[in-house]
Amino acid sequence: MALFLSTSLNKIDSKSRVSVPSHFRNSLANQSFKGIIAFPSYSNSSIDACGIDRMESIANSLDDGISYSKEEYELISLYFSEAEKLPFDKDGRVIIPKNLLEHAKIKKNVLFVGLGPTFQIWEPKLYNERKNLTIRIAKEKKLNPRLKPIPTGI
Amino acid sequence: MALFLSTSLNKIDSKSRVSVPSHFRNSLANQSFKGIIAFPSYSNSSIDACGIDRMESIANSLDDGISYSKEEYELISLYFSEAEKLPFDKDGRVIIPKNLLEHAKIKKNVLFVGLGPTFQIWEPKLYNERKNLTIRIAKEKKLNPRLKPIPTGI
DNA sequence: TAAGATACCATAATATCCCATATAATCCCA
DNA sequence: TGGGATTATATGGGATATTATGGTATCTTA
Repeated sequence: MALFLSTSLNKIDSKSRVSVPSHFRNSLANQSFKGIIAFPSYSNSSIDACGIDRMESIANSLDDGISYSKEEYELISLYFSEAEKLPFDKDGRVIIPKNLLEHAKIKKNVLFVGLGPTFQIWEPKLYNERKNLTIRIAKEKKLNPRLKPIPTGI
Repeated sequence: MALFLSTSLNKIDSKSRVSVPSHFRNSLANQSFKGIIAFPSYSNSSIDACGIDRMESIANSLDDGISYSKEEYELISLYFSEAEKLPFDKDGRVIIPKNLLEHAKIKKNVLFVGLGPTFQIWEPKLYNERKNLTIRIAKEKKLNPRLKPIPTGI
């Protein structure tokens, strides 16, 4: 499975092209579709993205009768209907569709944020606000900064 | 599981390169990614680091339906977004990103500190201050000097 | 044909590779 | 066991390759 880490700040040009960070491209290197899957986040002003293999395994889990609630099923259906396949050009750039740019309020700068199995694309200032909020809430609720014990042995 | 022990003092060069101590490299030798994962410590002016297998099992726990609240999930996402994959060059060096150097106030000298399943990277003087503080508090509180297993989680 | 999409080219900045050297660690054999 | 030989490690610098990003040209299709 691809593992997306770290954040990178890139620029979008007049043709709505933006370089996907090379370390993200490397994480996607051996997947069948050479590009990314992108769709509007339902909880943020951001673009959610991943590689095609993740969409395929979600599609398989739908077929395999994994038990989803009606609400979960409808949410997943929504993802599929709004997901866009964005192929890399020769230089590793993708063109971000206008509706996604509007959803994320992106103009000039683009922040790629690794989230492990997936990543997000943000307008930098909006991401910083969200990040500060996350830290504030974690402190208020005294969330343990340590991660939970890892189930399967390392 | 990798086991990091002892401390080593190394130098960082003008290209922000630093040798990872060879005994740390040996501990990481049979992992899929040849390098280290590094991120800013939330509790110190230091850099926390580990091997990729540790990040992969945390990523799996996100997908495996381990119960995280929305706030915990976002905090874990923050870990991923701030983690950097630093590959070894041919000589076993890594390039430490500028933001991590600033976070840890590192200029010229770099101290690698083994912590068992993980390790830390410190500015040497700051580490000494922290170490002396730890010893003083242990004496004041008369803590039992017998070692206990190190808790899992970062 | 016009407008959007795709391919192609150029370049500056940066990362990576490759080599050189000094020091430290290890080996090996008398 | 001693001490010379060999190997491994840490660190510096120059050459080369990659990346991000802008621009121009060609293609497509509505």
